[in-house]
Amino acid sequence: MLGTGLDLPYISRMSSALDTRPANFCETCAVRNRAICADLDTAEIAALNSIGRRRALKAGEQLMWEGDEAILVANVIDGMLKLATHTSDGKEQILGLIYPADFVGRPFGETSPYGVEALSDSLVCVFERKDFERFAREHPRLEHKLLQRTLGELDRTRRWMLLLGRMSAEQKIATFLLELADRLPSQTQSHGGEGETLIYLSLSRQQLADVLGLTIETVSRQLNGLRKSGIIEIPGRRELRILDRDALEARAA
Amino acid sequence: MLGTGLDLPYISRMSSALDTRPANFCETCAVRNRAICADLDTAEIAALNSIGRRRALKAGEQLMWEGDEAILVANVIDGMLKLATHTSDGKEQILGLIYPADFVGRPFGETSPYGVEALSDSLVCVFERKDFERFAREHPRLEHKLLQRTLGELDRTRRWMLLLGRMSAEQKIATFLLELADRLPSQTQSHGGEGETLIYLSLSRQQLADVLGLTIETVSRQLNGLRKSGIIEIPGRRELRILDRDALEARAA
DNA sequence: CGGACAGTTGATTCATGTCAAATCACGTGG
DNA sequence: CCACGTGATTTGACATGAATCAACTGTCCG
Repeated sequence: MLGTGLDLPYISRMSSALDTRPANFCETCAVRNRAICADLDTAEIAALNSIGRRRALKAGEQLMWEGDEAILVANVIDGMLKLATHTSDGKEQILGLIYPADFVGRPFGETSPYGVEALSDSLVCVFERKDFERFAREHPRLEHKLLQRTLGELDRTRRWMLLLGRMSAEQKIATFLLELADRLPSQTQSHGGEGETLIYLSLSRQQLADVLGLTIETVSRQLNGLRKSGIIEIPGRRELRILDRDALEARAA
Repeated sequence: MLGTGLDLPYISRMSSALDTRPANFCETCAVRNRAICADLDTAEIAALNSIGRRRALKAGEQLMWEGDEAILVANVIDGMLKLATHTSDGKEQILGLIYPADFVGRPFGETSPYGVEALSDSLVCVFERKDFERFAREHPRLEHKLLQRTLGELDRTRRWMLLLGRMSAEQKIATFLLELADRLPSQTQSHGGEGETLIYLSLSRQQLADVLGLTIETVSRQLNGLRKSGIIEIPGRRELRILDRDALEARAA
């Protein structure tokens, strides 16, 4: 379908002549139909593909640093990342969690107002910011997608403000668990009447605390409170099963 | 520069065949060069002008309701508005303050995730959301501006998360006063060596509390604490003078 | 003059933070 | 396979900042 050129090897800007990377990564991309590149046509995809490259990140690896020049932007293909800032006295606040198909980075901006770090091993599709911006300006369809995604992100971020500003620790935890259950590809087994959901947590207790504006001790206590009430189960440090979704929703208020 | 019509009275779209609506309100618009319409050319401006109308809002008047269908979007020409949501138990959280040249509303969305209310008497330029969307899709330059503004708003919103999640009451108040001093057209008189800034507050104590995720009593105490420390002066309920900006910055941490 | 409402102030409570210690989970090397 | 060490998590005791509850004081406006 794609005519000439596409089967030629892609040469990355750094690589040697031996680099024989396949022409079009996007074709087989897991988020092809959900990311901002979704409604580009084949030729556009090819062009975009030629300015981007894939990059694997280990859990804990930093993709961008708070305050640094914003050089990159990226689409997340797989994994989970966090955006975070710090107060001057070193407390961290996680500003958002990034899931597959989400876009990260600050196009049309000089410096990155937050750091970006992989929470689990991840795969991203990165672009030089300048390249991406040029491409975006030439392709209004892409910019439109980006706008839509940004507007959605803004809505979600604002909802989080309500959580941070006005909810109790218990409400915060309950709300967050429900959001995780919705956004993660979590396993739901309906047995009996209730649907039980198993969540794999990519976040440590500390990171949970940093998302919710709490301390690690409070997170631990609230979680175990919910466990003792029979609302959740904690089979392992990084696993969590929702036993009674209704009760959890009630606590989310 | 735009010839005829500018001196004719404005007649809304509901009007009769006698409608001799002036071609271009935008020409004289106070935010002409700062709002998202800034870099449209004359013809585009005229087209945009034809689908928008001006509307004056009294302080306290609601422009959109939380959860309602998102029918309108608007540019703010003058005044100050708030975006707000509520918890199920009725506590309010202000999600953002809107200043002149800012854009409000949720294009490409079905319902408005927050309410919009004027804090002071305001003047806005409203569009039917559908009309605006159509126009935006046909004018990538406008969409680009909107994208830029949305990205900026997202950055600001995320900075607010740090305040809500991790700052003490005193830090919140100090940070907010500094932000007001920067964003408001406030009067600065440098006398002696220090620059003193007079801020007119469009917000009641309750609204201040709702921005910062505090209670009204805490706001009052913190404000009077700063006053007793000689950092600010409170000449009237709605006025506030920053006497010692450095000290305020220190408290904002 | 007399509400009525916004803001202040004080006393008290309570949720969450802080500090400290115990426990757990897991990888390493013997 | 097990003891050990290390870092993560839990648990407990206690401190404290901010919320809550309750007067009180302005101030504006009829």
